[in-house]
Amino acid sequence: MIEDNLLALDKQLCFRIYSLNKTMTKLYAPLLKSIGLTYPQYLVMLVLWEENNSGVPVKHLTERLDLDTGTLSPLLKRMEQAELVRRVRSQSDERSVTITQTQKGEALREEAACIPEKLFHQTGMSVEELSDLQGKLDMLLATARSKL
Amino acid sequence: MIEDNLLALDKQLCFRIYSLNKTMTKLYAPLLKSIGLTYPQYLVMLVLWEENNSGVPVKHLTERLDLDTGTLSPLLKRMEQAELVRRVRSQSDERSVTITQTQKGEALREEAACIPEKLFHQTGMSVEELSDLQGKLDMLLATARSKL
DNA sequence: AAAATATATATTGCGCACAATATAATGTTG
DNA sequence: CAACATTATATTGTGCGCAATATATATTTT
Repeated sequence: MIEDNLLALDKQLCFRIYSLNKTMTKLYAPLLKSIGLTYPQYLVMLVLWEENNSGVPVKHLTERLDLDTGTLSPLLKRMEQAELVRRVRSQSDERSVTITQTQKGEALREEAACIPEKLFHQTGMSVEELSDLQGKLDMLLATARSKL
Repeated sequence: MIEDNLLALDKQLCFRIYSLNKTMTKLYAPLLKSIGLTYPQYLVMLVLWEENNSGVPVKHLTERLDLDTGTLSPLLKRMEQAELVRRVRSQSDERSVTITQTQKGEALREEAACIPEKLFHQTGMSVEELSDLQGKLDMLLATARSKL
């Protein structure tokens, strides 16, 4: 019969991921705006909240978030301006800059604690469905990264 | 036992989608660069190639791609500069601008024809797995949009 | 038909995201 | 130890992506 048009927009997996990413970010927006964060800034805080030790080097953030310094350098400066983090050059290695959260940053954690659950409800998915989807996306992500 | 930390980065569905979107776009980059397109520009061309009639209004592109004019206006001007599209104000409705592809734009279609298959191979997924994932993402996308 | 409303696009301003490049500090090697 | 290579971060330039606003045209209401 008729050969499918592989260039059709609706057949493209990547367009779905692209659209979904934008839509999910918009779902976060009002919640994050109320605590003064953008989505990428929220990701930085997630790392800092999770590793509540004596700060992490910028290098660690680039690896954890898969962002380069061209993105993170100005982003972290804005977060410093907002008094959410401190940036201190390491003494042991003067090339490295250590990012620590301020008290204000720590305090945000409690205000953000409700966000994951709110987002989960908005997906309309069960815990099992979510877990299954996460697994599939993880596999795809690993495969895609291996092709870079 | 121990309560799970819902703020953990690795538990976040949205972070996977965010990372996957960036990674997939990077997979496209070399292919698209060789034909002089960015990913969003490629999406515009997909719509024009698919609806190979007498052009589409900007409004149609905003709906099809879920992008606003703040994104599309300058993007379409760059594509006009690159001689991929023409922008002509409609005679019947002077508010509307019709976007048509140039010959150069049409010619790109053949060069882009191989891209979907190349990307598919890089996912490492079977047709069934792909179709299943697309369905799940479509459902999530529909649910998420309904909450906006 | 004049006034009010709605529609289609453009512009401004800001924050990513990343390639390419620069700079300074550290490590390594002959 | 001096030359070379590596590492960590910063900077520059370009292109999205979107909220907010502006502008011009069309439609509806009175």
